Amino acid sequence: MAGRQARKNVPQRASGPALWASVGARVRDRERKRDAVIMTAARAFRERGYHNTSLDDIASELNVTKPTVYHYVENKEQLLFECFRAGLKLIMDGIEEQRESTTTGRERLAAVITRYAEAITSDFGWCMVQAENQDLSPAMSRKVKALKSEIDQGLRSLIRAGVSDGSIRPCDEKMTAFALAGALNWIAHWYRSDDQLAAAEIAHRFSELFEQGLQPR
Amino acid sequence: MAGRQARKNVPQRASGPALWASVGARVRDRERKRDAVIMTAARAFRERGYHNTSLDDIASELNVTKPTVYHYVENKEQLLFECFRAGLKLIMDGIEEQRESTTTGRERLAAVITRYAEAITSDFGWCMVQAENQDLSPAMSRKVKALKSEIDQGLRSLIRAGVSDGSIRPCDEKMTAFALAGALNWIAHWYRSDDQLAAAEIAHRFSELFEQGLQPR
DNA sequence: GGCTAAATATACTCGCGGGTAAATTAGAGT
DNA sequence: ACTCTAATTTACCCGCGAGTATATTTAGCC
Repeated sequence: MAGRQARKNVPQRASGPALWASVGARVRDRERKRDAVIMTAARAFRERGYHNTSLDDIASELNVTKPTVYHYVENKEQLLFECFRAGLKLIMDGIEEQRESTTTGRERLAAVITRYAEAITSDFGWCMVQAENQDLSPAMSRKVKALKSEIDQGLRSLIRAGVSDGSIRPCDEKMTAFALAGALNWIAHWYRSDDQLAAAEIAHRFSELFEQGLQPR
Repeated sequence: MAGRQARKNVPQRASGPALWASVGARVRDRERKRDAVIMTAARAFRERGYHNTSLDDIASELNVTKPTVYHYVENKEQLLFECFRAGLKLIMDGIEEQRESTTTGRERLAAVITRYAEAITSDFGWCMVQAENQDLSPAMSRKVKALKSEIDQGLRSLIRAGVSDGSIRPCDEKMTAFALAGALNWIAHWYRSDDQLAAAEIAHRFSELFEQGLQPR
């Protein structure tokens, strides 16, 4: 009962719209709370790991009790899945964003790398990387795998595009995508938010490395 | 089921039944049995994940009961640590091996990459990558971190060596090591032993990618 | 054949944590 | 004022799995 923050201030309109406004407000409120649950879970998972985070932990961080959490999300696995999905979206958005771009494949790839790195350094990004199959039921595991492969496909098609416009030299598209994704995903393992190195800076150096290679030119 | 090639010192041939199957055939070699416990654990961890593997599981795969497992290893965390350590050793051996080599830094790096990839595709390699801090007590976590950083240091010094002998162009040594380790460690996430692609082949393509870069020369 | 120590098994404890049933409160609509 | 629903809580259940106390078997030895 104590410090729940933020009592909503519902716009009290008169007449017709009023009903919709308030219903709408309630729906929005619910969504906001659900989001808060998911965000809190993501942070907790990242800080202590999925298996070391109990739903009681998450609830108490929200100043709430466990059944309340269950009111917003079916179960723990689903909660992880939502975090995963949010992380995935961050990355996919970055990829989509480059779909309309008219620059070279290599340049688009560099832009995606930047967004990718930014995503990975977030709590959701961590969840997206770590949501390993081990933690999920077979059904969910399949879903996650399918979604993850969208990223892979996105990277590969960028590479293909670069090869055909001549900005990337012909290469094993699959291995290149794996190496890139690996280097980027791995950021989640070592990055600390208090790190002096910003995500964009990391991305920049990665891009340079992957573009130029180690051998002197 | 063991197509895996053996590296020195490291226990090969995981197998449970054979050692214990028939009472009469029991070998009384404590070390061997302990190794079998560790190898079986490593395989189980890799297949189902650390948290989804109970000590009863491991015991029964060995045709043995839980207390027997405890007779060879202090507790579950220690078991994971042993697996981690075995994986780490595979990699460190690869690095040590190049210490005496007289070739260029870049060539030595390529050799290390090959051994690294081979290590990572093994059960122990998987454990070494996945033994995330989340799963360990603070004390053990520190130990793991310290040991892992040896790999990082090894990679960095190889890179430094390459830069000073001119076989690698000047670069951000830290980020390069991170990118490399990331790409390599990530193999554990996607590699399936029935994969047509051998570890050495993966390593070869990675080396080429990192050496040449994506930009056409 | 009997002694000892190591190896293994039987049969537990116990707490944590996911999940739930049922009661309670808040709040909008009438 | 009354109702009906959504939101939240209190107070549980229950199974799993780490870890253990204790008994039993085995192997080596004299």
